Amino acid sequence: MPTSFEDRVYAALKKVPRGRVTTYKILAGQVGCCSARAVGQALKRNPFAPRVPCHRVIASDLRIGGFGGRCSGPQIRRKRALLASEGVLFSKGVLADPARVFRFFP
DNA sequence: CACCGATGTCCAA
DNA sequence: TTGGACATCGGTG
Repeated sequence: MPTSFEDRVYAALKKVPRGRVTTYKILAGQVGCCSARAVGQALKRNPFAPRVPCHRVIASDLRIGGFGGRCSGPQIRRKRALLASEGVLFSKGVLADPARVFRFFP
């Protein structure tokens, strides 16, 4: 069962519209903490997967980051495909269009 | 370019 | 209650 921290992470993640992506740092700031690592753990646990679009979360460097518990592998390929299906294209593991990053504070 | 510490949370013993 | 782990970030050499 999700903790209050995870609940905030998922709530903020659900606010991300389709076709947009967010970063661990931004998500962490939304949930009220400065540790992106904590968010990563919450997403890894992701009890609501795939109901929660955890694939819309990337690293602050606009890199795909990790997925499925690793930085590369079949899961990462799936992540990139899902994002591409939503209009978010990646190039060499880096977000091709940084403008696709959704910020909670416009 | 590469390495290390910092940061917040979760899990297991 | 204590220690280790994590899908990271940022600064420094």
